[in-house]
Amino acid sequence: MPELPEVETTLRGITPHMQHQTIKQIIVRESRLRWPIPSDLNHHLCLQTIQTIQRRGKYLLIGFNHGTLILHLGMSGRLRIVPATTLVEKHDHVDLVMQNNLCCRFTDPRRFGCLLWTDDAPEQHKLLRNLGPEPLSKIFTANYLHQLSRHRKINIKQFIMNSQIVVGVGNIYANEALFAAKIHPSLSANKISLARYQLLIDAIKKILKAAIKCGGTTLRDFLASDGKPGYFTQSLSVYGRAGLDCLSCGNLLKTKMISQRATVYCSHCQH
DNA sequence: ATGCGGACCTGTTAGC
DNA sequence: TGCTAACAGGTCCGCA
Repeated sequence: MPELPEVETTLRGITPHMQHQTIKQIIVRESRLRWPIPSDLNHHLCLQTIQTIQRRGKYLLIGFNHGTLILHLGMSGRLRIVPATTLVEKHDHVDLVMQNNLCCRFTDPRRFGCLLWTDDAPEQHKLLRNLGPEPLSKIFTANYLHQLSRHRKINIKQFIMNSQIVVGVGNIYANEALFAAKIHPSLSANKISLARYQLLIDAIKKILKAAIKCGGTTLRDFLASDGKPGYFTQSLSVYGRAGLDCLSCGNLLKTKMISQRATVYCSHCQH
């Protein structure tokens, strides 16, 4: 489900309901996520007040005075704000019940997500420590990518999907950005000129911004915290369009697996 | 240091 | 209609 725009949409959806709220109770129905949910979460959070709600890459960070809840939605995770009495359904693993009697409900069928606690500054946490820059920040530039790539033989698609290089670019938006920048997904990162990296940077920023504006992309099951789907789906040029005509030149879009991820591109437009 | 493949899960869909 | 295999938005980890 979630790439950066979906996580950002989730953040914006939950923030008005959760900011400055005090936690009444944590209900953990299933602790076996990617890593086990710490068993002492209630002890950490009970009667504590939420100070900040932020995003770093695809991680959501819920800050308290004495530490931070680190949350990742994985492949199929979702957060919703519902009345605390709302009927529990399958895969509703965790409720953060607040004193306003709303709860933030974490649902994740595949259980690739995680919910962790850290006492320290979250950016020092093992999972966040080595993350690359935010794609929408001013330090994510063509020069940055060009320099980092000089000795990297990996293909450009995996390069930009590597969270140590840049966070938040998942399979959908990697495909879309490479199409927009007219770069073939299999091209070695070290073979790409500074000028072409500028096109790629522009494409990544533009597409992520547009997707955030639309509330993310809904392929099959992404719903924002208020239950609304994302409308960027209608704007996808290549992802999910294998075998259909390229919107730019009319040739048929090709598909191949790169590192077990579906890759769609136009062999006529992308080199 | 870099790159590759496997691992973690369940649900949906395509194909026989 | 029913079974099976392939695939799905992520990313960490161990090994070469």
